[in-house]
Amino acid sequence: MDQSEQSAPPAQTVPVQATPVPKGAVPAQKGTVTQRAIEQIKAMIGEGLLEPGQRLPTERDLATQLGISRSSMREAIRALTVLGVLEARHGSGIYVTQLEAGDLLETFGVVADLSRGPRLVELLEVRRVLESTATALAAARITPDQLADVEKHLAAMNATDDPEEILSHDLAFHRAIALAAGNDTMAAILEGLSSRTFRARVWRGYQEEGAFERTRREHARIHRALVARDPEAARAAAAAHVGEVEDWLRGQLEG
Amino acid sequence: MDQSEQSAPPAQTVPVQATPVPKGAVPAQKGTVTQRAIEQIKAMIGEGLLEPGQRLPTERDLATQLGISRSSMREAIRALTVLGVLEARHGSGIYVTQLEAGDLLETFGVVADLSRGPRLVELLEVRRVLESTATALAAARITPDQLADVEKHLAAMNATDDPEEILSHDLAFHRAIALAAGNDTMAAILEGLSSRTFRARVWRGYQEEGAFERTRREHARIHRALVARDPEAARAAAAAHVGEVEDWLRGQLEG
DNA sequence: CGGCCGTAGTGGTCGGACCACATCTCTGGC
DNA sequence: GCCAGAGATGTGGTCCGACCACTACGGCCG
Repeated sequence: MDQSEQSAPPAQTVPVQATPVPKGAVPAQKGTVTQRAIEQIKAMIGEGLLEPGQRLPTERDLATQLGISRSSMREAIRALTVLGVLEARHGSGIYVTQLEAGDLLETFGVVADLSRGPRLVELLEVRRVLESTATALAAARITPDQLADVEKHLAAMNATDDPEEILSHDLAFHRAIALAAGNDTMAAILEGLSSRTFRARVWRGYQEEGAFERTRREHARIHRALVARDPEAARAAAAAHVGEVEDWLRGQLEG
Repeated sequence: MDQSEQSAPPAQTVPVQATPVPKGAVPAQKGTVTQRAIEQIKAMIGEGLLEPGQRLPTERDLATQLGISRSSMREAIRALTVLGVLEARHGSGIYVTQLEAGDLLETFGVVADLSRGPRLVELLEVRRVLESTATALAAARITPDQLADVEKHLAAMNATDDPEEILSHDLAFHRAIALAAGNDTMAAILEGLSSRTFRARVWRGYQEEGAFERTRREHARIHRALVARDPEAARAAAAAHVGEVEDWLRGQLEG
């Protein structure tokens, strides 16, 4: 193709340069073509040229506009898709996501899934900090409806012995609290830090040591603090709750 | 449709594909081919089949192994590349990153860059929580060397009036503190929350209101707390520091 | 009028070709 | 004998064109 801009030795051929790049002055060839396309689309969104939910031109058109091949453009789109910025609907088109916390922070789960060893402890440390804050905020702001939701999962968790179901309601319990805290971004991060595979990996060993009962007690304490609308008690209870797992895991790593 | 005539090969309708994968036990056709490839590679890493730093087979081989085209495989690789899981070196090969916090949390900056309005406040709220904790931890753990590094940036920041340079050292100041806290994951998240474009966007307006002097005072207070090895003071100072910006931004949004 | 169905348009996949870069190998001069 | 340079090899990067799978729209028929 015409991407052979600096052909030095065999200085002929040169079929049709054409170069659809009007802006002379330093083409600024930085990084790969695909990388540039990613940045450009991101910039378009950043500058407000592309609104959330809006549909983009077709892959073919986009590729033409940026002067690259469809293949490269597809890679760029794929990249932005996994980042939660774009959404491709087969047969329909490519759309900008709502760019909400949940969309963009979904990739956070990957971190949790691929981390192991010491980093798991670090992640739990981050979770402890955020979870305790979120629980404290929830204690101050939670509405009756939201509290009912929390209690629903608390009850369901205590009503079964199936580990899988317990884990499921455990996650929902904390998720409901995080949502009640009123900071969607924080909730989304916590969601990632509690991703299913992450919890499952740690939980497997943790609950083998009869931690069920303790978990229930800790959850009950968190719940009491929410009912009492006592942020400080809620913060302490949540911190202790996560701290328990944290300590256990830390002990596991040391042997 | 854009393509009309066929190449006129007689016998057709017979899928020349033949699918190199025997239809043995349920192909499990979930999602797109590329998406599956992404999951499979992720799983390989998760299961330890691929160690950090290790080199992967070539794109062509990988594509063959998973029974997909090179194009699709490339999209999968590109996706994992932007997620910080893989690293492609032109002419050399594809490698698994060290899977360190910095590698995986780089995408966090995208969130900050693409967020606006109320979500910016939420992000600052998260930053306040983490930054104050990190600063408190640093007060208890910082080494003389690390403290010297912090002081270097503090001095450099006070020695200039160039906004660009101030911002630069401001970031480095907080980065050094976060590193001293001893939790790389937390530091990486804070790094993302303070990404250059994010700070620049908020800073632009903030420092127009003569916030320079206040910022310097707040930094000095944080520094004093570090020197005094007083975690509680450090926590308070950091929280107040971020809180200032947070309040200002909140006020901006309300009009 | 409404549901069915065809069709145009879109993303998804494929295969092949070539280019740019990194690395190793082999050569030839010193 | 040694090492620099030229070449060969292999890898990711880019491009093209064809075709498949799905969706959405609109006209046709009952």
